Amino acid sequence: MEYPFHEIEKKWQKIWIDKGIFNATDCSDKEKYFVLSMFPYPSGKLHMGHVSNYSIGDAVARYKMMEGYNVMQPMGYDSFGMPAENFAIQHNSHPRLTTEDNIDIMRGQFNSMGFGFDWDREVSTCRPNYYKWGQWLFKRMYEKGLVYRKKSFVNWCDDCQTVLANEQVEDGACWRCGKEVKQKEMMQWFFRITEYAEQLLDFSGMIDWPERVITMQKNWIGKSYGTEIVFPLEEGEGDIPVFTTRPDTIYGVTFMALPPEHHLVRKWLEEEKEGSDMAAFCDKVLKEDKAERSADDTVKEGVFTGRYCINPLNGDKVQIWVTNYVLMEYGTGAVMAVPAHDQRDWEFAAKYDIPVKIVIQNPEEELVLDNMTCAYTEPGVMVASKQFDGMKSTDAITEISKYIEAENMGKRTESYRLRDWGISRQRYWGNPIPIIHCDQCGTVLVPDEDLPVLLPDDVQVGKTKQNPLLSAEAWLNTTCPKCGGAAKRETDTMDTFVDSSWYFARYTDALNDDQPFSKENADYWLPIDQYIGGIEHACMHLLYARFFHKFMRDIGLVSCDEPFSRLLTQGMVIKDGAKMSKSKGNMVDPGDYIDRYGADTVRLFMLFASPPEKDVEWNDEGVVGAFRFLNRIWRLVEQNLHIVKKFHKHYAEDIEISRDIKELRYSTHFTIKKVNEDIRERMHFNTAIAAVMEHLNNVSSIKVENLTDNEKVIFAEAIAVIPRLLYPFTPHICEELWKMMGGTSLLHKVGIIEHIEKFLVKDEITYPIQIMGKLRGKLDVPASTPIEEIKKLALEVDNVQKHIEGKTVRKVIVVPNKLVSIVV
RNA sequence: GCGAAAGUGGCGGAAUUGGUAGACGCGCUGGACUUAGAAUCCAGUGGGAGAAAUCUCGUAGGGGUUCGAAUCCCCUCUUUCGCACCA
Repeated sequence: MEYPFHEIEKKWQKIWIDKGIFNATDCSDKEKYFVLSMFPYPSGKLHMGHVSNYSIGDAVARYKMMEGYNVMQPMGYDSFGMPAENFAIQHNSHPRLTTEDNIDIMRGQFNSMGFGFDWDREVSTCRPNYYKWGQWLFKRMYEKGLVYRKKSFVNWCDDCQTVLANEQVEDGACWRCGKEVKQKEMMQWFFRITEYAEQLLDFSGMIDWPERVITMQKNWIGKSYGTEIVFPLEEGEGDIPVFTTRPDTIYGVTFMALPPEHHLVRKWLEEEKEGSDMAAFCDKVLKEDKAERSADDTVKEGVFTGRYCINPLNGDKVQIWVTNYVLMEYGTGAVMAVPAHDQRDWEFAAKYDIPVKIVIQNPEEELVLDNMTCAYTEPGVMVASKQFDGMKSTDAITEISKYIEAENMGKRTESYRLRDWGISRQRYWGNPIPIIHCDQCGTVLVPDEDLPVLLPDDVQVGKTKQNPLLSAEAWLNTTCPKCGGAAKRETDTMDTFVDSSWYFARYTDALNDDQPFSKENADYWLPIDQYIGGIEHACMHLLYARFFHKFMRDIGLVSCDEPFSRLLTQGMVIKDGAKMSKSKGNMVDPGDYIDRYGADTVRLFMLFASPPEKDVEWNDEGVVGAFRFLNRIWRLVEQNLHIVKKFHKHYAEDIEISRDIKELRYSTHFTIKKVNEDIRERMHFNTAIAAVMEHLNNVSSIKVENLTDNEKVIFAEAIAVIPRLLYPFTPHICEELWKMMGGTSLLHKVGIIEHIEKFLVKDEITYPIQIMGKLRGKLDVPASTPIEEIKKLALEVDNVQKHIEGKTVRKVIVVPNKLVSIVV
């Protein structure tokens, strides 16, 4: 017989929601705990990744509820964006309709898993009451000078008809559709995230972030210290600033390398005839997409522009080349090339026969130009560098920089790999950018009182190749808020990462119609105590959200510096050794398993199979194992219900207790301690659950018939503890068992159970005995035995005698309560 | 190439600060119950030797520190993840 999980789960899910136990109280006197799991795209189908994520979050939330915190665990939907648009196209409907349908389905699925979400705070990014405040934040950013528009080369996907962030290009292909990405020059809206680069490098506000994620963000931001040096052009107006971390090599510059996107190159191209070598080369390179250009096997190529600039330090004429290996986005978008001391420049110079000049000598072994096979990039002694000759190159970095600054040829500076965040998307299903273009007044912000700029419904989704918003003429044509003349709306919508960069704050005051959220609520709830999400968000979402948070702090919306105190990056769900995905055909539908075994079983398996930060291998037999365990508990309680009801909550006198029962009591309190520690200190639910399983085995081995009344009290306690310990993992069955046992309040109110230390004191200890590190015997002694006595007794053990025969015992080490080690 | 994490039975994984390696679960083997199956219960389960007591090998490989190492140190290998023409 299986336990009636179906009825039980439905029953308790209804009770919890009816009683509103997951509804958090704003600004209460109680201490708050904010648990947040990454909100999903409402696909209409819960998948195992969700189940894993939210099972972890719910375990934390429920445990904190038991501890008496005012817990908020909200849920919402990241519902703008291409997947929702594509979903509607496939179903021949409108994304507004399909999205709301899918949200209803998913809310039902979450409830059927028993996740404790506060539905009063539900957020969906495509609803006007949410995206209104996204537009409002855009405006505040604009006013702060953090928004700008520039013409730039962008990754363009023909198939999706949209611009992609560099991060959204994977191996030269669109991360969503997999089609090849091209380069296109367009006007784009940008957020000046680089303004916050320095602050984003400060991780001191994180209480508990995985080192891995911090390292990834640091690398992503990629700060380096160097010097900006200005090379004037030989002819005509203008100069070329370069950024270098190696100013010590400045006297070895033999050419200047520019990317085809460089503004000087664009200018020279206009001056030249079509079909010149330079034009042909630039065309060719620009057609290749960025990822391909920066792939490590790409051959370095270039064309001489026929122009020169002047090395400001020695007046040398320096050839200017257009190349495919310089990145427009990094530094100043120009490289002073020093073939003798940079491998990339070396390769390029060798290919095009450009001179090489040694300016740093290897102190170990003299460099001779004709014998060199690669660049010398190590530090050394300065040569051919005028007044700096003889200096250590490491010192010359500072000295030359000082000289450059003194002579007004440049300045010391920092450079970041991080680039500004292009947020323009030429798509329909996104948050409209609140901008109006007026022929008279130029770019005008939509006034606050006109927000939100509603996304029009009557557009032809998916029919047109261009942005559908261009076809919504009634919406597109408007009047200028400044001059009242005819004007057009901005048709770009925002990247959905913008929506997800501040949703956490909206949860603190999700229904507020007057502001994004009140300061009072935000100050009470933020920062988030525990955030749980996948590692894939390490560099994008988590960095963007930190940027937004810091911006919101700067305009006085929030007080704390960081949004997420603790971060848990949970592992993926694996099946047959690969990540579950549609393309691999190894998807498992959680719904099937909820129907067959119940939500508690699915949750239990997810948490038991591995620690949360590691991948979970989905295993059908393992699920059955989890189910079996719950059934064993159910039977145990049913069979002994009369004892539990009669004896639980009585006090056991320490008399007439058999050894077995004493051990059972030890097991009870040991398990309580273990479960609490595993959850509080490491969030290792797998070992916490294993401890309860072990305890169940201990309880099961007790013969009930022979127990005295006093012993039955201890036996009843051993059973009654189980639902209280498992509640965060399998809440439904635990509530039911607790009620069966006579419990009158819900388990989160009953609270955490703490162990009693005196029951963990053993009066007899088993010492393993090692001789030269090898286990040779065991010794049972009363706990009070003095160390000298233990030493004596250990040497008398039969098997020990056998092994020390004929040898000299040099030393006997007794580690109290642990072991005895004998050195011979 | 740089950076990070990891490598333990047939499998997922335990071993929190150096102290009985393999908890717990799955799988497998044998048994009980049953007309039979399912379910359940009992026993066993790292390799090798042995009737057993017990011995021996064993945490990717090699070396070291220690009474004692999966754990600490050095070298090598492998895997995963992140970054990478970053000037």
